Amino acid sequence: MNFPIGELSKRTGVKVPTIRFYEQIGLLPEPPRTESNQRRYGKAEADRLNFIRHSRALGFEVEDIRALLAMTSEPQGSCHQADSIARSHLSEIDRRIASLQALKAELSRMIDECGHGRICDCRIIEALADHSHCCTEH
Amino acid sequence: MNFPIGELSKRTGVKVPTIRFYEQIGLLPEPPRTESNQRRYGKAEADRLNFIRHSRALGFEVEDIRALLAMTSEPQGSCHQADSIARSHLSEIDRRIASLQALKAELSRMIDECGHGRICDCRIIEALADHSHCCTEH
DNA sequence: CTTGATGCTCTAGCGACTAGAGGGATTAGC
DNA sequence: GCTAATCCCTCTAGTCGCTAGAGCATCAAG
Repeated sequence: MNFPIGELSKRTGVKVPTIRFYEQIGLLPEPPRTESNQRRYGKAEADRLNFIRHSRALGFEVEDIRALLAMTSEPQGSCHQADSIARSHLSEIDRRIASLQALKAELSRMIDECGHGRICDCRIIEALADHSHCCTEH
Repeated sequence: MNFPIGELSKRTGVKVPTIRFYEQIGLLPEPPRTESNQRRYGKAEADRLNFIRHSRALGFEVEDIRALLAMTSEPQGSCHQADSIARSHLSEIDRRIASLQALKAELSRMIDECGHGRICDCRIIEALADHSHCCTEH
């Protein structure tokens, strides 16, 4: 219940330098220190760090996480803002998926057309050189 | 046929500072300069820059582009390497799409379950706090 | 008491740009 | 010919979310 940073790292799967980095940018509060200046953590910090880790894994940006964490400290407030952060993140993900799928289509087409011959005949190189050959927007 | 950097920028859609940046990292050769030290470009540079721009738009990294550009200067060589760069990029895109789709599923589920009430009842906050509620890997 | 792991702070690097400061050059209109 | 707006130059620093490394102090086990 009063463990050092390496133990917090093991419990959460977040690397030690990353924990210190999160403290530096204010995602984690400054923990108490031992007499010899070492950080000591408890369960609350581990929970908070797990929240951060999971949010990052789901692709939320640090500023979003900051807002989400702020909400957890006002448990009687409305969850409207959390909903809105999550929704806008979801639509961002949708946009990224759509854009990657367009890239994938274009790339696949280029690769399929490649005759595996010489560079001067290569459709990949040619397609890269001339955007007007493309079917989708990018 | 001998135009300044702003004109090159207009022709290619690449911003002026980005063009200078590409020169700095060696993607574009150092162009000749006027007496007053201004860069002057021709069609060859515009073609090369369009190639770079299109490759970036398709998500290729600078190092890949460097390799692809090197091939264009050996037009009799095999296009095997171009094919291999494109294929590995495609599989990277596939991985990213898959990962984003997993995130999307998880996020959608969280949002659907949110009752729009108080934070202390919010499924979004709860799900972020506890990874074990998740269905997919991330 | 030694040794190896762990802890600390601080700085710099990644990728691919972007922004801004502070100056010189060019060009269009009067 | 003059002026003002626009363009161009170099250089430095910032973006995001870490990660790596230097150089040193401390801790736990044998």
